[in-house]
Amino acid sequence: MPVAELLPLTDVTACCTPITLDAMTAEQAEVMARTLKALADPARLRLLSLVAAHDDDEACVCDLTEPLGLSQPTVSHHLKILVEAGFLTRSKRATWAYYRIVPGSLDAVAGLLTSV
Amino acid sequence: MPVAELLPLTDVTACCTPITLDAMTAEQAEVMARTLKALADPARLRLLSLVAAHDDDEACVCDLTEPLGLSQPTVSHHLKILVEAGFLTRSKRATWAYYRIVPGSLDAVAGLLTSV
DNA sequence: CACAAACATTGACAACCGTCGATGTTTGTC
DNA sequence: GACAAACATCGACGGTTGTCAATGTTTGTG
Repeated sequence: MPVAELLPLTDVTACCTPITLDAMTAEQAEVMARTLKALADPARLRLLSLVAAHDDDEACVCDLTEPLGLSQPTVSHHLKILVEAGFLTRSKRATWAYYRIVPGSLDAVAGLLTSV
Repeated sequence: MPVAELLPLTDVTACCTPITLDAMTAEQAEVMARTLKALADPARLRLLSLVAAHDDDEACVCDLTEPLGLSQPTVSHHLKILVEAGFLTRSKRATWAYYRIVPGSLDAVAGLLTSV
């Protein structure tokens, strides 16, 4: 029972100040690294980009599988990671699952990297 | 001989537009993911933070080993990754190696995550 | 109720990553 | 030239990660 999994939906801004401001604690670094890890994958970056560029700002899995060139389970896997990291929301309608960018979530991470 | 290692010092800004602007290509995502991967580790985040907060904005390995609680080879390993990703510079004086933040490197990454 | 479609979950496997101890390399000192 | 100090590199090991095929689950349709 790893204690790290008790907070899947982490809000980075609630934890950290900009990285260059002063030395981070081990815990702050842990939370921030988890969030960055969710972004540090080419498939997931393209997923965010595809969802953001899609009409109505939302997309279902079937819209994303083919342009990514990955299998459906793999796409679902990456989407789950992005949802748990707080970058996407999932809303299910009928048999489709629609994913949406969480407004400001990327900007929040950007804010932690920006100096001053 | 993996072709991916031919460009160790990557400049993300030369490759990509902000993530939400329009769909990224596979190559753009690959480069950006490599850069983010360098940041997505608690030890490396703390290293950047420690270097930035240090007097004279530079620090040697001996300054960093103890506050991190990691062995010297491990710290050297992480520093190398940060240098190759373009976040730190290394200048050797006598037997010491001094590391410095590359000005604007973090802001460049932040710019790619910021919308509009 | 049977069936199909859209998606999630599981299990397995190869590749990668973080860590350390041991060793190599360079530089200053006696 | 012998020695020590600071750091890099190497080799090995366990843990994590990305991927897929197979299977499970839910929802709409005939």
